Amino acid sequence: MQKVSLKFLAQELGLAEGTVSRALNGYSDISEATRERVRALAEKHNYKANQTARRLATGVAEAVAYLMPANTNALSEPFVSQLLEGLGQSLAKRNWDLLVVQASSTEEEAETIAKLSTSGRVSGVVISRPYKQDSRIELLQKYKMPFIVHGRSVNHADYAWYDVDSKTALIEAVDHLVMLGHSRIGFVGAPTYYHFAQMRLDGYREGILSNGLILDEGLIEIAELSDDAGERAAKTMLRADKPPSAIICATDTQAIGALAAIRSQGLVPGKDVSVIGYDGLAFGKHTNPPLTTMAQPLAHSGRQIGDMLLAIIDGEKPTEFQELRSAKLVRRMSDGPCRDSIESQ
Amino acid sequence: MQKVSLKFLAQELGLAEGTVSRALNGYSDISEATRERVRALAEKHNYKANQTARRLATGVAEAVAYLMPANTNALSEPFVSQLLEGLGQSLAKRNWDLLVVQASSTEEEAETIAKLSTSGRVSGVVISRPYKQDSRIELLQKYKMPFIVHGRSVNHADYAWYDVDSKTALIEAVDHLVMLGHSRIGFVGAPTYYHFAQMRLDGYREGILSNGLILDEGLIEIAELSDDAGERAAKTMLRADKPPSAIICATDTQAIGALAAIRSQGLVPGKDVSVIGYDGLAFGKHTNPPLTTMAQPLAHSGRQIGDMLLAIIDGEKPTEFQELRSAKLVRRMSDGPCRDSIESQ
DNA sequence: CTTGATTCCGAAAGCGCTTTCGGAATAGCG
DNA sequence: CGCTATTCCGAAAGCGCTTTCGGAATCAAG
Repeated sequence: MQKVSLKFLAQELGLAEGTVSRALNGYSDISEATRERVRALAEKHNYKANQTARRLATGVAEAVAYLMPANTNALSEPFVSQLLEGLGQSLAKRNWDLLVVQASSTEEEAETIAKLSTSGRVSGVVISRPYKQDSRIELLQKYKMPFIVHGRSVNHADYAWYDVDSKTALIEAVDHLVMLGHSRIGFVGAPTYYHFAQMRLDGYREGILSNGLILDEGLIEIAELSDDAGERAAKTMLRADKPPSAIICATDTQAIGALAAIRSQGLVPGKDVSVIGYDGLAFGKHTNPPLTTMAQPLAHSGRQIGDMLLAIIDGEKPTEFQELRSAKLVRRMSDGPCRDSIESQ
Repeated sequence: MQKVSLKFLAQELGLAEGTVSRALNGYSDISEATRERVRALAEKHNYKANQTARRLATGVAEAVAYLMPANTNALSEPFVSQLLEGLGQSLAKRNWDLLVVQASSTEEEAETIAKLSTSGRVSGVVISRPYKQDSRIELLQKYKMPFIVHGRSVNHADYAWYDVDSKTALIEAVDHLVMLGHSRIGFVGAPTYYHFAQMRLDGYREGILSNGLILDEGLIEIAELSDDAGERAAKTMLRADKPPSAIICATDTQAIGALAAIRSQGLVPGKDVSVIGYDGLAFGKHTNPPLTTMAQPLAHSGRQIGDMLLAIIDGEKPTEFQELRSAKLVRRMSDGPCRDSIESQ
C-alpha cells in the first residue's frame, strides 16, 4: 500500500533518511542543491509522508474534531454542513484533518470527549449548541484540550466562543413587530437548557417590557426543536382566549411549524398572524409564505471558528477569542401590520 | 498531554509493555489474573491507547474519509449531514474515525485522493454524486483504495456502489402524471455529466414514450442544481407556446424553484401546473404547496454505506456490494389532475 | 598555511504502540 | 519421578517519520 517511503528515497539518493526528511521540511542546514535533488525525486515518485508516522514523531495530531449535536433534526442540518465546510477550508490551509464525531447521549458525549483527549488523535475540538451548564465544556477544560464553542454557556468568561447575540436579535424582532402595530406577541421558545434558548427568551421578555407591553406568560410556549413541535405550540397559543397577532419563534424550524398551525386555523400567516423565525435558513425563501427571520451570519462562521481554534492550538489565550456577531432581520412575507389594531381603529 | 502510557502501566504493574498491550488487546497468552490486574489499572487511570502509535504499529489507518461534493448548495445539504450521521454510526462500532475532506475543483479532488491514498491516513473512502465518467473512481482504483460510490458512473460493473434507481423512479413519476391526465409533461433536468442526471433524463424519456406520448425536446430544460436555476428553467418552459401542464424536476431543490416560477406566472402549482420533485427532502412538507416528490430512502443509507465499506476493507470483493434501492412517490400537494384535459372535454 | 567559523550531512535516539519469538515456569502424562 | 506439552510472560524488533547532535569538509581570515 505505502510503497515509497523516506527510506526508499534515501537509498535512491544515497542520503540518510534524516537528511531527506530535513530537505523536504525546509530545514536550513541542507544545501540548495541536494534539497532540489530530493524534491525532484519525491515529486517523481509522488512521495507523501506517512501522516501517522509524522504525527507520532512530532507529537501533534494535526486534526480537529467537530462534535455533531446529538439530537439533530433533518430541517436544521444545513447549518451543520455549512459549518463543516468552513472548518474544512480553514484546516486545509495546514493540511490538517477534520473529524466528525457524534454521540447520542450526554454520557456518550463525555465518553467521547475523554477518548478524544486521551487517545491523542486530535489537537482541538469544536462543539455546537451548548447548554446553559455544559459538562462538555468542563471536560474539555479539565483535559486541557483546545476548543471553541459555537455558542455560549452561562459562564463563558474563560473559554473561546463564537456566538450570535440572540438576546439583542429578539429584542429587535419584538421592536419590529411593535412597529407594525402588534401588541399581543407570542413566543415559541426552545428548551431552556440550551443557552441560546434562554437568551432568546430573555430577549423576548425584555423586548416586550421595553416596549411598554404587558408580559403575558400565557403567550410563551416552550417546544422542542422540530417543525411539528413548533406547530403544536403555535396551535395551543392560537386557540387561547386572546390569541396573539404575531408569533416569534426561537428557530426557523419551529417557525415553519407555526406557519402550518396558522394556516390550519384558517388564518393567513403574514396577514392575520405574523411570524418571525430565527436562523435565516435558506429554505425559508420557499415556505408558505416566505419566512421573515432573524438571520445569523452563517456564511463564514465555520472558517472563522477554524481559524480561532488553530490560533488557540498555537498557544494563544482562548479568552482572546470571544466573538459576538449579530443577527439581521430578513423580511420576507410572514410579517405584516397588525390586523386587530386596524380593525379597532 | 498524553500522560498515562503503556510504559507507565507496565512499570506500575511490574510487567513488560508488550505484556500489558497483549492483555488489553485480548491475546490468549495472558493469564486471566494478570489480565484483570491490567484492566483494573488501565481503568483506574483512564488509559486509552495512543491512536497514532497504534496505527503506525498495526499499519491500519482506522479511519475513512467522506469526500464532500464540491459545488454543494445550501438547500440540498441535509443529505450530507444525514449521510455523515449514518457513516459515523457505522464506523463507531469499530471506533474508527470519520474524516470529511473537500475539494473545490476536479484537479483538487484528484490531488486530495492522491494525498489520502499515499499518506496512509485512511483505509477507505466514500464519494457522492459521481459523474458519468468519474476520474475520482479511476484514481481510487489505481491506488487500490477501498471505496464506495454513493451513486454510480456509467461503467459501474467493477466497484462497489449504493444507488437509487432514478430511471425507474422517473418512469413512475411520468406514469403517475399520465394517470392524472397530463400529456404535456416537462422535465427540468440536471447537468448530464452527473450520471444520476442522465438516468433521470433517460427515465423521463422512456416514461413519455412508453405512455404513447410524443417526446417534445422543447419540454426539456437542463439546469444547475439550485432553486434559482430550477425557477429560471421552469419559467422559460412556461412561457413557451404550448406550456406543459406538469413539470418533473431532477431534484427537489429545482422543484422548489419551479413552484416559484409557476406562482410568478399567476398560476397555482398543483392545480394549474403539477410539479414532482426528486429526493424526498424533509422541507418539501413546507413549501407552497407541499411538494410531491420521488423520495429516496435516505434514512439508513449512511449506515449501509459504512457497513459496505468496512466489509470491503476487510477484504471482501467490492463487486459483491452493489445495492440498488428504489425511490417511492410521496404525494403531497403539488400534483393534481390536468386542467387542460378537463377543459377540453 | 594554520586556525576558527560555517556549511552540510550522517548517525542515532526516540514517538508509543504491536507482535513475534523464545524461554522459564508450571502442568500433564506415563 | 522424568519427560514432553502448556501456560504465561519478557525481550526486542519494528512501524515511518522527526530532530538533535556531532563531526567531516569547506570556507574565510590572520
